Amino acid sequence: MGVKERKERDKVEMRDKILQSAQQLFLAKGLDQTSIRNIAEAIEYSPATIYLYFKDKNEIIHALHLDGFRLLVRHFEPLVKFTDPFERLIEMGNAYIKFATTNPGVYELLFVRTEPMEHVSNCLDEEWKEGDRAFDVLFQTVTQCQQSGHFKGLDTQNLSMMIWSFIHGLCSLGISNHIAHVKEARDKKLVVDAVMASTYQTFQTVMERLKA
Amino acid sequence: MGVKERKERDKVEMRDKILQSAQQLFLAKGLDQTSIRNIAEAIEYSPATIYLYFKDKNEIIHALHLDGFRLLVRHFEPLVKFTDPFERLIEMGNAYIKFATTNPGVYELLFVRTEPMEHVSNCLDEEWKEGDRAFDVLFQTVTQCQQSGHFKGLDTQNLSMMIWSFIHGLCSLGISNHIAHVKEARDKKLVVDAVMASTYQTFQTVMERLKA
DNA sequence: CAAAATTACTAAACGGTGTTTATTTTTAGA
DNA sequence: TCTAAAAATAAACACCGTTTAGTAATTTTG
Repeated sequence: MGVKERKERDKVEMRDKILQSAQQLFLAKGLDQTSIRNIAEAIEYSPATIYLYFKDKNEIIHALHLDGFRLLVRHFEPLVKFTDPFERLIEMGNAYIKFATTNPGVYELLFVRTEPMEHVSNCLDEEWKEGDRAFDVLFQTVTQCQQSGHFKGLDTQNLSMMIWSFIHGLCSLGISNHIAHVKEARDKKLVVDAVMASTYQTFQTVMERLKA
Repeated sequence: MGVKERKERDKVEMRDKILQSAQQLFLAKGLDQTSIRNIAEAIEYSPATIYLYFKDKNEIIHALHLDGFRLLVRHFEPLVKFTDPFERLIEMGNAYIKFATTNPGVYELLFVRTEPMEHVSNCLDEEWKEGDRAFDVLFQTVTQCQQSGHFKGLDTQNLSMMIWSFIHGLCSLGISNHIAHVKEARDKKLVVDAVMASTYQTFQTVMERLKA
């Protein structure tokens, strides 16, 4: 009687199919241009069928959100090779910026859009594990920097939040095209990426000075 | 024959009426819940009439965008009373945070949403004056800090961008509810405002250390 | 094996969106 | 008063997320 088992397999298969198409559309055309109807057309089912596998659109968005976080965490994995915590901190920033600029749509989904946050609020706290893990990578690195004698007298949590705020601000301004309209960016005809790079360079210098 | 003049007055009056209603709805219910149809109903005209005064919805959004910038600049005006440039810099951050947290919808419109940016791209650069003015307030203050001997060896433009990135990152994470999901924020049951305040406090300490 | 019951699916509708077109109403000038 | 221009709109178009009621396929049961 493997019927029930096969049906369950079919069910998750369909779920994956929906999610896969949703992701494809999302990466190609952005979140706002990814509609339930588009997804349905892509998988050659009626729109109503989607609702047999997902409660609503936000549940789909949330699933993509989780995938995005996994992608981010994967960007952080190579950082273990940097034994010096300060160096790792700097490289973490570079990895974060690279993730954001090469996957702007995903970045927006993770850290700019509020839709996934609203969904998370209605879930068990359990669901936010991925987010915690990503922040923890930063927190642990800052902790190790302080154990090495850097950043004395600064609260680890606050300093981590400060660093995240800066990097996130830089990335979101870059992605949302706000940097392109700042005077100097126009005058000097620097592209957004260059402004981001030189700004991060200055941040790096500032952190260096805080070491002592 | 002041009929032509009166008609022109009527035209701008109608434009203002539309904009006023749009702003009211926008502040009350957010951008996404402010539809052309809502605005039309509020001014007791048909939706199609709106299009006799505005090319499309983005043109309305852009007008609100300009108003928002003026509001931000107004938040910066009291800062002239701080004669010490470093003190002014710190207070500027407080003013910015206050603006963002008390007008989250407006803040989102100015610095998170991309719709107004897209519209700005299709305009003369002239249109972005307000944005430049706001950034210039920061840039000039950083310049004066450096003239007072602070932040030696750091590029003014990059340092200004760094500061803006941090503050913007902090505000946007706060507004978008992402801070609320960071572990420590939950564990210690700190509200978002408290996390923002203590993070900014740490930033202030960091900037103090850079003075020398 | 046929009938009943369950499951999978979808057509159609509801109420919403931004925007356009054709039409009607209002206004102004001769 | 009649006509031409201007202003406003009704209705439609093409979308959107979502729900409901009903159909088609499949599985279980007698």
